[in-house]
Amino acid sequence: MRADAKKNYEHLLDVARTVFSEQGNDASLRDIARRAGVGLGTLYRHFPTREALLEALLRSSFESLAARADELQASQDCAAALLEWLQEIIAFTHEHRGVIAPMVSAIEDHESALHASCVTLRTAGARLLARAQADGKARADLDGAELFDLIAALAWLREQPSHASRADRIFGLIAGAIFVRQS
Amino acid sequence: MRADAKKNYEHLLDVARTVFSEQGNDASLRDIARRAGVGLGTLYRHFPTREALLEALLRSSFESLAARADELQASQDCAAALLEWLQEIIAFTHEHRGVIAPMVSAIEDHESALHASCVTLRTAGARLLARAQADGKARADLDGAELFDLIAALAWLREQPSHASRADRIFGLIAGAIFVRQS
DNA sequence: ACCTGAACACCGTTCAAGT
DNA sequence: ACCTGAACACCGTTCAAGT
Repeated sequence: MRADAKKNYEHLLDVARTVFSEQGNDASLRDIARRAGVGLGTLYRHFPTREALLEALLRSSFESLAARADELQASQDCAAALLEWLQEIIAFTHEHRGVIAPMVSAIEDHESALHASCVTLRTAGARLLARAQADGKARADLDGAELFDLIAALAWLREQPSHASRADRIFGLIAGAIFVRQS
Repeated sequence: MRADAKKNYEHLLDVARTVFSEQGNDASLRDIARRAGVGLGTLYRHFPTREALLEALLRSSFESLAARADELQASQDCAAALLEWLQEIIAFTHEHRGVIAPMVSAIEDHESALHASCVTLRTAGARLLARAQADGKARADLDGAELFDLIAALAWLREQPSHASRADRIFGLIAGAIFVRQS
């Protein structure tokens, strides 16, 4: 990549990060190009779709979350590990309002720029789930796709302002449904 | 209302019903006015906001769902009654793709045209829940607002095409979390 | 190679002018 | 009293023209 192109690319990412965090991940791409002081075509050249921009912006976060799952695999209490990871992934989507909808549509769309990242995340979750299941802590009749559904549902709810005061309770309720009742 | 105004009003509702069912509840209002053969200002005169149009379109459905809850109150098995009502409300939102987001934002926005309808629905659900709780069938630590959250989460998930194949299982999982485990 | 911004086809919303 | 549609301020996306 030419030096000026690289500079534009990095600067667009910086500005996009700011604008998305201010306005959510459905902010205007035109506005991002404008605030970056760059032609609209330049944004489209570097990021042909909104998903491509999101992917470039969030790739490292996705990788961190997947790495975090592997790290948690090592902990003794595998139920607590899964619960902790769920909490972290919901916190992440909450910091990136509007990101869960493109993630959910990307996970079965192999053409989406976000596809690989979402699959990585689902796989990481599935590993934590499998360990909790092997240990008899999590319901055996669940798979990674269903865990991803529950994450998506919780993430979407948390995007709703009217839900804020009940977020912790609903998290506990839905996350709790994953585990086997101890008696 | 003048006769011509009334005719436009009714015709707009008919066309909106068709367009929303074809394209979801975020379809273009311009398109609706166009297909109704009516000036754009006429649509705005009758329905000042998208919520006002949705409300006019869905009011009778909301009332039916609330009435259905009262009807189900009479059944013997109060847990089955709640479960059945949840299924019907999710089926309803599924038929009206895109309706759950405005409902969730309306429920704490007293200015929204959809506010009253959503509160009615939440109250109806809360009554079914209270009866199941009194009977020891549903968790005691739940209220109507939380039940509405669970409905919203399920409804949003069901709007996602990638979720379709797991809809029944996730419904069972989340709805199941409402009830007390029998052992 | 890369960048620019006009052009195109859309939105939602408002409001002066018409009947 | 009601209707119309132009006007305004936005979008996303493409692409000819420039450097």
